[in-house]
Amino acid sequence: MTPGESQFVEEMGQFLGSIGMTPMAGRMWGYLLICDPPDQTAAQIAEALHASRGAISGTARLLAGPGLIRRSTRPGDRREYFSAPAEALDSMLASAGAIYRQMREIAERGLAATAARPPEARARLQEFHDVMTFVEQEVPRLVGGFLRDRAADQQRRKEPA
Amino acid sequence: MTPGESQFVEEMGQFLGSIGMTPMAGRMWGYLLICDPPDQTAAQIAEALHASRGAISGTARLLAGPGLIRRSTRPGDRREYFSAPAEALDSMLASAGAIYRQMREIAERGLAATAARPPEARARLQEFHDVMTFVEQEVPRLVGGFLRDRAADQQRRKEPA
DNA sequence: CTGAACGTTCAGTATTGACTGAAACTTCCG
DNA sequence: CGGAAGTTTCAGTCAATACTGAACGTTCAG
Repeated sequence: MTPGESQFVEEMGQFLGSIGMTPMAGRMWGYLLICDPPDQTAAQIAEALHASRGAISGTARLLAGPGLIRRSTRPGDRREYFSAPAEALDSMLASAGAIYRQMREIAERGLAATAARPPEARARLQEFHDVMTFVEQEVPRLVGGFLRDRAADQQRRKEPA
Repeated sequence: MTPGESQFVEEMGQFLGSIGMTPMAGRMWGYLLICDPPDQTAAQIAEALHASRGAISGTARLLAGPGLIRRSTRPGDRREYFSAPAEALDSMLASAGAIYRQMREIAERGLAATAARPPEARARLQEFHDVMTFVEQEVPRLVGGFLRDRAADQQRRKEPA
C-alpha cells in the first residue's frame, strides 16, 4: 500500500471506530475496498494491516454478519478469501436502516411507558417516533431505487442498444 | 420518573452509547423528550439521572453543539433551562447527514490516493462514493419534505378551513 | 501417521474514555 | 463588599473493550 492508501485505510478505521464499530473493522473494510486482487486471504489482510490473525478472525465474523464482506473458498485451496463486493452496499445500508428501526422500537416502548401522561407531554416523543418510522420505511426504498437504476445503467453500458 | 420511563431513558442511553455518542448524552436526550415540564434546569436533570453536575454540563455542550437540545434563560432567573424542542429533529437528521458527508469525503480522499490504479481496482470504492453522495443529498431532502408536510398538517388541524 | 498450513478461541494487556467530585469562575442579591 | 446560587473545568478513577499472542482444533499433503 502506498502512504495515501494506507491513510485511507486508517481513516476508515478511525471513522467506523467513532460510530460504534471497531477501528479494525473499518480498516479491514477500507482495505477490501481498494486491495488488488479484490479477494484476499486472512494472512494477506493481517500483514497489510499489521494486525494479529486473531483480530482479523474476529473482525471478519463481525463484518460478515451483516453482510459487509463475503467469505469465499476455492476448490483445492483450504484458505478462505474475503472481499467487499458491490452487493455489500445493500447490506450496509440495510444495517443503517436497522438503526432507525431500533430507535423506533425504543420510542414505542417509551410511548407505552408514558401512556398515562397528557398528550402534550408525549408530543415530542410521538414526533420522534413518527419521524423514525418514516425514515425507516422510506430511506431503504430511496436507496434501493438508486442502486437499481445504477445497475441498469451499467448493464446498458455493457450491451449498448 | 416511573420505572418504565426510567427504562426508556436508560435504553436511549445504551443505544446512543452504542453508536458512538456517550450513554449520558442518550439518557439526557431521552429524558428531555419525556420530562414535564419540557424545560429543565441542569440540577433537575442531574437529580433525575442520578448523575454529577459535571457530566450534565459536558453533555449539554455536546448535545447543544449539533442542535439536539436548546439552552434558554429566563429574565430574573440565573439558571439555564434545557429542552428538546421539535426543531431538534431537523438538527438530528442533519447530524446523521453529516455522517454520510464524512464517508463521502473519506471516499474521495481514497479515490485520490488510488488514482494511479486501473479503473476496475477502484470500482468498489467508486460505487461506495457514489452511493454516499446520493444518500447525503437525497435523505435530508426526503426527511425535510416529511417534516414540512407534517407541520402543515398540524397547522391545518389547528385552523380548520 | 506425522507434520504443516490455516483458522478460531481465549486469557491477558493496554488503552481509551465516560463519569465523579472538588475546586475555580461567574453572576446576582443583600 | 461578602456571600449564595449556578455553572464550568479538570484531574483522577473506574470500567469497558480492542487488540495481541499463544494454545487449540481442523484439514489436507506427504
